[in-house]
Amino acid sequence: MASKIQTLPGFRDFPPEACALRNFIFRKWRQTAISFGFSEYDGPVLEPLELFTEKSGPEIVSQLFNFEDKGGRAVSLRPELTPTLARMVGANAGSVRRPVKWFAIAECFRFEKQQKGRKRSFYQFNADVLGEPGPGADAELVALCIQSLRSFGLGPQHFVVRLSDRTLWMEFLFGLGLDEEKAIRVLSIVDKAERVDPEYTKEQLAPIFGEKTGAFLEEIARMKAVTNVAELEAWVAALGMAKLTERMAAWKELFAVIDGMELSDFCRVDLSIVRGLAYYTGFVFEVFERSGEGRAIAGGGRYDKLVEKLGYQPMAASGFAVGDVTLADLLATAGLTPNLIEGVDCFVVMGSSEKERTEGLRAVATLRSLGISADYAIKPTAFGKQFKMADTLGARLTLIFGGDELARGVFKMRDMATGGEAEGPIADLVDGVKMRLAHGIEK
RNA sequence: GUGGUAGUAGCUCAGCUGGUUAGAGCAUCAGAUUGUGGAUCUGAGGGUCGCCGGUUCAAAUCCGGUCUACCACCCCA
Repeated sequence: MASKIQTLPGFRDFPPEACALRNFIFRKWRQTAISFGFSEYDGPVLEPLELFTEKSGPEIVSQLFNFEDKGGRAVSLRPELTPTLARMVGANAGSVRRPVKWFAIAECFRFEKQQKGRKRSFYQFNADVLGEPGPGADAELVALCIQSLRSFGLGPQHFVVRLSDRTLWMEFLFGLGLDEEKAIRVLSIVDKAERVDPEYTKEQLAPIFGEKTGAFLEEIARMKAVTNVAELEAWVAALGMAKLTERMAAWKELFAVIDGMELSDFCRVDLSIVRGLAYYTGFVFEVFERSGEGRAIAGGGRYDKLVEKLGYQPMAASGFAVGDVTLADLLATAGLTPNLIEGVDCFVVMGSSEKERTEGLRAVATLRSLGISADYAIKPTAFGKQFKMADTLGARLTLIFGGDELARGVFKMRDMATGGEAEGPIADLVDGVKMRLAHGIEK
C-alpha cells in the first residue's frame, strides 16, 4: 500500500460529525450577526502579499502562507480578513451606506507551529463597523461579540470581556513626556509584564524612565487595579492630565450603551490589555475564558488609520474576530456541545416485491420533493434489517410499504420513539406523514 | 524558530526486565432474525506497533534520526 497521505500539519478533515459541529457554530454566528443588522460579505482567500505587509510590516511574512504564483506574483493566503475588508470598503467609500456593519465567516491561514487552539487553517467570525468614529460603534461590537457567545449557552461564568483603551494609554505616556516610539516600546513591555519576571520588566523600562522607573511601575499597578469606570475616573482624576479627563467622556458613552443593553455583567475595565499591534487606535477588548487557563477567545478594537494606510480616504473602523478552534474547545469544556445527530424524518421500509418497491420508492420521492427528508435501504433487505437501519439513522417515523398494507391501499406508520403505529391511505401519504411528524403516534 | 513529552486497530488502551503467529473493550460488518428497531449471543474484517536506519540469533520493546501530535517559549494581525 502506498504511504498514507495525511492532512498537512494544522489542517483538518471535517468528517460529518466535525462538519456538523462546524456548521452549527457558523449558523449561530450568522444568525446573531444578522440579528444585529450586520450584512455578510466575503473576499478572496488568496491576496497579493503587499496587502498584508502594508498593514503589519514585513516581519509578518514569516507567519504567512505566502508563495509566488505562476505569473511571478508574490501572493499569500489570508491570515485575517481585516485588510481585505478595509480595501473593499475603502474602494467603495463613496457609495457604501454608513455606518458599514459587515460580518464574515472566513477561513484564514497562518504558517506557524500549531498548539492547542492554534492551527494553520481556522475559521474566523469577523464583524466590523466602519465610518462611525464614536464609542457607540465599539459598544455595538462588544454587544455583538457577547451575544454571539451567549447564543451557544455561554454566560458570565464562562467568559469575561476585558476592555482597554489604546488612546488612554498613549495620552498617559505622552503626558509622562514620552514620544510615540518610546510609548509604543513601553506598551509592548507592559503587555508582557504579566508573564515575565518583574525584575526583567524593570530592566527593560530603566533606559526609558531612569530613576523614575519605580514610580512608573507603581502608577501602572494602580492603573491595572482599575476594574470599572468609576475607578477609572478616580484614577484619571488623581493623575490630573487634561487629555485623560477628556477621554473619560468616551468611556462613559461606551458604558452607557453596555449598561443599557444589560451587558455589564460580562464586561470589566482592564487596562492591562494592550494587544500587540500598533494599528489599534482606541478602545480594544479581549474576551477571556473565565475558568482554568483564561485563554483568549476573541479580540478586537478600533483601527481608525488602516483604511487610509491602504491608500483610501480615511475612514473610522472598529472590529473583532473569534476563532472556531478556541470556541469549540470552550464549548466542549463547558459541556455545551449539542447533540448534532440529525436524523431523517422518515425511513421507508418496503418489501422486496416489485409492487412494494414501486409504491415505496414513489413515497420516498414524493416526501423528498416536499422537503420532508426520507431515506430507505438502497438494496432490498430483510424487514428486520430495515428497521435497524431506520433506528440507526435516527428516523422519527418509519413508513411501512408491505404486501399486507398495499393489498388494502394503505401504508403503516411507526413512531420510532413511542413504538406507536397507525395506518393511512396511500392517497393521503403527505397529509398523514405531516400530521404524524407533528404530533407523533401514541402507543 | 527553540525546548519537553508522546505515537500499538476507526476510538480508548494493554503488551512485565527484548523471545513463537501483537491483544481487549467500544465501534463497524455478517449471522442467529424473509413483517417490526434499540438488547443478547456467535463470528468476521480491520495493524508492515508513525516512518527510516542501527544494535542483536531475535525489536512494538533498546539506540539514532525523522515525521506527527500535545505542552512550554517566540509570536499572536
